[in-house]
Amino acid sequence: MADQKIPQVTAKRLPLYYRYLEKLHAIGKQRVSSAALAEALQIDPATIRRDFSYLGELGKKGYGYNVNYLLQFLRDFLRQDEVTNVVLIGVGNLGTALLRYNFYRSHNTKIVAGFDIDEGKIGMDIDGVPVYSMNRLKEVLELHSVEVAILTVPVSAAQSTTDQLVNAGIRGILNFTPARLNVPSHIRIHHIDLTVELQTLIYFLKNFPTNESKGEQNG
Amino acid sequence: MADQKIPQVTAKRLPLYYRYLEKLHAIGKQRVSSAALAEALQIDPATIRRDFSYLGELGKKGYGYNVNYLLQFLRDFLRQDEVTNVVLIGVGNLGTALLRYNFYRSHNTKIVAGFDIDEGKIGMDIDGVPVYSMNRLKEVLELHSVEVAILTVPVSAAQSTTDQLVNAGIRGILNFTPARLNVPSHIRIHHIDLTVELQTLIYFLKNFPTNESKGEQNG
DNA sequence: TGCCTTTTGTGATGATATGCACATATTTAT
DNA sequence: ATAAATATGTGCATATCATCACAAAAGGCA
Repeated sequence: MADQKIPQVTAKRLPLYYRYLEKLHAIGKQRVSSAALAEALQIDPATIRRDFSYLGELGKKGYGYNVNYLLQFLRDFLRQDEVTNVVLIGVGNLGTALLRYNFYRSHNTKIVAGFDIDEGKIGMDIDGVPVYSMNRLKEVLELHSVEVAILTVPVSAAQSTTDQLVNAGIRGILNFTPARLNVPSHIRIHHIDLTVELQTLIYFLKNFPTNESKGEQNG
Repeated sequence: MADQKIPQVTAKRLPLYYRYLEKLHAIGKQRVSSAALAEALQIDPATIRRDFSYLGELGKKGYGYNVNYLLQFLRDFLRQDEVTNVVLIGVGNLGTALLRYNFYRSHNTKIVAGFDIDEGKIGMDIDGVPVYSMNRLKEVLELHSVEVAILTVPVSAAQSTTDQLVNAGIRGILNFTPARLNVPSHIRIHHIDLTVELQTLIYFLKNFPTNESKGEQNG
């Protein structure tokens, strides 16, 4: 298995490929070329071929890629057949929206519980997801074998909540707060900083009115 | 002005610096070193110094950076005193959450209007933000000099909505849909793909249990 | 004052990612 | 069967970032 050393950027593009291949499969497409993928996904065809080449020789010269085969390969590689349970901490506006976002339907990632400290929210059921008190954190994580948390608490509570998560055995955090979280080195954190994304977009618009620098297409 | 060629990554870190300097200012700190910033923001001190060096020689050897001076400099550079008006298209769960997120209070970015095609939503007022019909798009954009839109429509409507935005004169789009939008080259798009972020985090957890590769800290 | 400490700004190097360009293999058409 | 068309996989050049390491400058203390 060529599993060993996929570049970070490639790992982030694989779900994109997967999603598009699903679409192709759905409409009955049998084959696809890197050029066609490139057109649809707005990624350079050479980059796409290189990405796939990390996983093995998945295509055939003069033909392209077999949609079914590639789809199945990526499904295995990305372990799309395993459901991954996650929890969400902080059932505010954004938290509630994400609970309702339903990652599950399309991506085998399931939010199995929400947590909050607001008594008024504890006990609620949001689109089938129960909201618990924080002191049931460890219990629920163990029950559902949860290793990943989505953090949507106010920034003031971010670090203390993170400490609780680490304590309860979490391994990955998707952090929507602007706080830079302090965690042991074995914990993985991905930040999504909505304000920074918006500010950066505005910065580039104001300073480079014409789009001369192609610029990355992701947060 | 050294305004010319700031690396993309630097531009994304500047708001982080700005935010932290505000905090330092608030607690009365007069000076700060790159090492201290590094500790707080979890960014290598050399990277921080290099970032600032793109803007000029803002520090003093043996002393560090003057908090007030640096804060003011960044405020000007990032034009934090100008309010930027933006609109949001698609007042669903996520859209509503973002409307309520209140970028304005802390970051001089103001969502002045929401748009939707749902008759039931048109005319609503969400935390002071009015929701309009899509056919008033151009009018409202012009009224408030809006150049940036946040796109939170269902993926099926993403491209057609984008076409309308482009037509109405928008220049930047913060795209929360998984669609790869097709736009003229002078339009700038930043993607925030929540599903990919979550999937990528999970991928790394499953495949690199120990955090041997430091990994980037942002979407 | 003079010396030691601190800390910047940056040259140099290394790491990571992109995309060109082409040899090579396969398909498709005649 | 043969030629033309297609499209992969990858060597290589280029671009972009991160970080080391250190000279130079300024602060701070005795």
